[in-house]
Amino acid sequence: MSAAVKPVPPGRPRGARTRESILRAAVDLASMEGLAGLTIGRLADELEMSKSGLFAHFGSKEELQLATVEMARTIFVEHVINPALAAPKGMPRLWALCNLWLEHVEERIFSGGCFFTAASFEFDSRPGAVRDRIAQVMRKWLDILTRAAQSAQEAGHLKAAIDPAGLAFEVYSLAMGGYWAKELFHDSKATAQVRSAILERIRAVATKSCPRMPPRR
Amino acid sequence: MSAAVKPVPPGRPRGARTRESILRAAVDLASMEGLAGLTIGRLADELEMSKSGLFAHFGSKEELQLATVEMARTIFVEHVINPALAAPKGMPRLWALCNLWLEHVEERIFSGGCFFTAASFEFDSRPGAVRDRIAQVMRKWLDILTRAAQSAQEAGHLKAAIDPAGLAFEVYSLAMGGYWAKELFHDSKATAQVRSAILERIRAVATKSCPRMPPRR
DNA sequence: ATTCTAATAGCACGAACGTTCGTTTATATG
DNA sequence: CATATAAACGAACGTTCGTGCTATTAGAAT
Repeated sequence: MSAAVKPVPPGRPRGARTRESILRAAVDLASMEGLAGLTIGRLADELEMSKSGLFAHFGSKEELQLATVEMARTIFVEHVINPALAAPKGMPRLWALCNLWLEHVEERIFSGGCFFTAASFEFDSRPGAVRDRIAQVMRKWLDILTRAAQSAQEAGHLKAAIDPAGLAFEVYSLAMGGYWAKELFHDSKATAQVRSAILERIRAVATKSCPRMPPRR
Repeated sequence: MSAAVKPVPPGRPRGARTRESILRAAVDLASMEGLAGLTIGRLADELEMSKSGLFAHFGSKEELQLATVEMARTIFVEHVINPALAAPKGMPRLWALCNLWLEHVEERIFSGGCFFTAASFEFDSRPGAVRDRIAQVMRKWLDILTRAAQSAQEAGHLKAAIDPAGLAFEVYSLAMGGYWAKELFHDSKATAQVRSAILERIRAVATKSCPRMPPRR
């Protein structure tokens, strides 16, 4: 275990590079041991640097947690949101969002599964800036799903009787359930099963003019 | 805050009563601050008793956590499982299980929402006895839902093409999603909305001979 | 090569952590 | 009433927590 500060490719001020290394490790640790359980000493050990040296980058634990959330968000955008924007608007994009979300869980982009789902449940009863930011990011994520469903409706892919926000919520609930089962029961088939369930649900509310959506894996 | 050891009705050895008081407080605290974040000193403060006196009841923190899980399970059985067994077998019972699960979240039977859902996500990457027990309890809960769906199929309430385990998983995922949204977004309508979503899903897979299921609230 | 500044380390702090120990206070038994 | 047992306490252990303060280093600029 424990690989000294990863030499993030140079090009920027030295401090910024270390900071990024710290945050990448923080996201990883937090996704496994929880964002609240994340400890400065533990993190410093992992990076083979001093507690005080690490601490100086953030000034307080809450700032470290907030910065960790931002880094997690960046990673999430990079691995899920942006690739999904490559899919054509409408239903295919909604499907791509679900599919890529499941893939990011399967491929353990975050070592502990899904950073934000875990953080949501950890902080939902802990008032403060961290909680607020997590809620904000999740709200945005649901909005993105909802907008995809709305586009699908405008494009005539989605039956007019269906509520886009409701559909977004339902598919994401299924995805979370798959993550839950996979991690808790060590059930490697769980995500594949919810992939089918989501696809089935989407097909049930799709019109005939909805383009065919291949299961990406 | 902080009410001295609640005088759990007498009739049993003194120690057992204190132990129960401790565990009821522990479940409450853990459902808000997390089962891992649960602290002996904090818990002792809440109960206005000494750390050492409290500690003596369990011998180790892990034992305290395990005992807390058992207490949470007892409360869950009392408020969700047992009342649901009053519903007739088959689809009505599956619906009662979902409905009562949502009610136990709405009525904050656990101050922090749903003890087991939160604990699941908290411990899924933390090997050990606590994790194993949580997984066991959750497996059992899914089995109960699945058996209800099977009974529904045998009674002819559920279409033969539907996989009972899959249906059980889907409705519980929706329920968890409702809990997630309610707590994270402070959205008091969330559970009512998933109640409808679940009912709709159930109706979509029910046969014509399935008894009518009134929304319980 | 020297200077300046930003980044890191070292050390110390008070508080809280889980845990142990010896003692005191209740309760139940003779 | 005396005594045995169970339950709770108070103090202290060694460790780790988050956070300061000061010194030392390393990279960039001159």
